[in-house]
Amino acid sequence: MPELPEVEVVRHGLDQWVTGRTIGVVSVLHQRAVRRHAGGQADFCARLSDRRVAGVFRRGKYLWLALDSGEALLAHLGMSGQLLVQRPQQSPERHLRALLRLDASAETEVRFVDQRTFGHLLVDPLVADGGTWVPSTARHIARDPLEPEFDEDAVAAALARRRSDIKRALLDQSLISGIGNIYADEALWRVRLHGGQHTGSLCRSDVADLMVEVRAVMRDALAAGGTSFDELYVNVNGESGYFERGLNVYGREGLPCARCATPIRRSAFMNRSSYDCPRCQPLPDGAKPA
DNA sequence: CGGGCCTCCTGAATGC
DNA sequence: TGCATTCAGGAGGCCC
Repeated sequence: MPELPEVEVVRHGLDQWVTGRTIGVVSVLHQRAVRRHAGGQADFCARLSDRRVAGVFRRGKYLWLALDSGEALLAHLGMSGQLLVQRPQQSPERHLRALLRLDASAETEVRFVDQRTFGHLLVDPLVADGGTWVPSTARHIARDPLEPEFDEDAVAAALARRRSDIKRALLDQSLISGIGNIYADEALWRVRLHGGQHTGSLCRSDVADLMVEVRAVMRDALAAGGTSFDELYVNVNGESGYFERGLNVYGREGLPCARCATPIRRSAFMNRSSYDCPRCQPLPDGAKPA
């Protein structure tokens, strides 16, 4: 599942391969891939053709190609999306949803492959936001914890006001972006907090400690992901290196906690799963389980 | 309006 | 063996 580190690996790869190049023929092979583009498929293709790519940017789990038209190609990978740089003669992937030929020579193309079709592409104007530019559709997405502009004091204040629990808050992309179910559970384990703890009960130093671990787990994942891709292959691979070695709780129900050997617990949360160590991550008295 | 739940989707894994 | 059910989850939308 692509979260911030996986999306950053894709952003970096795309930046190297498409920045400075011009988009040629665009094909949409599955309507659902452009369902959030307001103008429909033909308009989507028209806004991309012959546009030069000025750079590739990211905020949280959203990434975009800034175009010389003042618009951006915005991408969200959803659950299973990939953006691949391929030679056109390579056979199409089973779940290929859209492709962009690059340059007149047409030696390279960007392919959007997405099995579960939760991901999407759209073209949108870039708008100013606090000294940087962001596609208007992604304006509501908060700064992520690896951005220099990330305001930890503001996030701590918002958490203090919020009437919710800490795991829900970590997953709210309008409060803090880039964190999904996997890294939420991993960061909470590292800082020994239970996801069900009320946001209002956290003191400022709890939040500081949590943010240290959020950044640490993301940087560890980024380091692992950054080593596993060859240069003509821009990938999102939820099952590669890091996920085998680096996860301490996610997907490890019944396996011993790396700190105390207590079996990791899985519990239902928001129609999905949470993983934690019952001993390392106690819920304070009076708090309800997530 | 804030908070939280439902829904979209496919394929692997599981159950009977 | 084969068909049906369950599970995975990002985030927009909707409801209270």
